[in-house]
Amino acid sequence: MEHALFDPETAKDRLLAAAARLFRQKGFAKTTVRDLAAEVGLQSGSLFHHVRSKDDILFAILERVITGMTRDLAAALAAAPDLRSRMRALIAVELTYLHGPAADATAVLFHDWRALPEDRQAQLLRGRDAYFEMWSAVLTEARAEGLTRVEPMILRQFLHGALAWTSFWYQPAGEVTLDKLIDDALVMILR
Amino acid sequence: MEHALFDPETAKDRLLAAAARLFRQKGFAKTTVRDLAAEVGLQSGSLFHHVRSKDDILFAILERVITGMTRDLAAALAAAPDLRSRMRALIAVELTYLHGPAADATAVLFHDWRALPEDRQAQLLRGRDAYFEMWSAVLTEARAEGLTRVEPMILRQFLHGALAWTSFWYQPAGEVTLDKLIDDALVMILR
DNA sequence: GAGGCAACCAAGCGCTTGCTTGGGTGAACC
DNA sequence: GGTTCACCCAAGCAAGCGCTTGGTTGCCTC
Repeated sequence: MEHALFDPETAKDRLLAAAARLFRQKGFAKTTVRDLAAEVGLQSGSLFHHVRSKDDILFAILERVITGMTRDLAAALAAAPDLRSRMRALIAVELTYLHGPAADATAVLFHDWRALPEDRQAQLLRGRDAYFEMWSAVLTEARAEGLTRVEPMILRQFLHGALAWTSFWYQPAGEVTLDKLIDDALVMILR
Repeated sequence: MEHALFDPETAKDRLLAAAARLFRQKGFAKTTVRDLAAEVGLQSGSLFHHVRSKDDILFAILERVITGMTRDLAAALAAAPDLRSRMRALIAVELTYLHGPAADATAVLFHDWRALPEDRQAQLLRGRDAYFEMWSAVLTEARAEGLTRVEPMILRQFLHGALAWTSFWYQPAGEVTLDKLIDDALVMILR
């Protein structure tokens, strides 16, 4: 279900993975190309043999997260037997990305996407349309069936914010399992 | 109930208000001291007559938001007649700060606090303790009374994330009133 | 009306930033 | 075995950054 976003076999992907890690730790602005180069064992100038600009690195990371999440959510929804399972899938995919192997890249998507120039922000947003469309469809059905009480558009934003925020406080190694966290989020929005 | 965070009579407060506006628009890192100076009609060097450093500006803004929110929430809780009103107060204070006159400064607090050096981050976090303590007390009571189903600590984080995220999508001038938004958030967490 | 001081300007310093340049090296290919 | 090409280094450039400096202005005070 969940493929790794970066292939450790290729040099460029190793660069992207390291960049995601640093961007998450220090933020995009505070991470210099010299930091990145040191992390992968290169001179700072050598990065630009693999990549056109620092912005390009950020963009490539975010693009992979978006396409990955969209693909995985579509698969999870198709495999879900009933409505409640589909609602759980919305939450599970997002939290799995936020706290699984793709945690660094996903956190960067949620908290540093404003660092991109505006035209590239718009490009990414277009890529997210399909993803949010799936959310809206499930939540609209859920309200029609009486499973939730809040308007789908508003509930989608509330829930998305609640899940995104977990990257600031939730620790996968702690007491609360990821499964429990998913269930708690589901319980919160069910009437 | 809600005092203005910045006094337009004093030059320093006008600087802070303008800074909050720019920081929110472009982010702290992308806002230069020359941008700030132009916004208030000064030369860039003249800013440092009012302020020790660019970091100081950010810190001063965030500090005011924190003390203001803590004060207003305490007052709102004291005035609330019952438990449900206290729960609504938690949400109302946060959304009012996020979308009222203090919207710029509050958005900066929620989305750019990581731009500060770590020791000053810690200083701010200590200032937030009292605020979150009030949240925990209300949500713990709510669960004991059977009004909610999720553990107080987890629910607090979920709700805080959901509300913080509204600054990315909610438009106070649009169809949905702030009162309805508050009610929707309350409905979401009530069983 | 002299002294003091808050507020500001004009100029620029020192540093860091993202990125470029010219050249070197080893493996692959014909 | 000569050529090509992906990959990388060493060095540094141009621009933008936060911030400092020395000096001017005008108001307030006694």
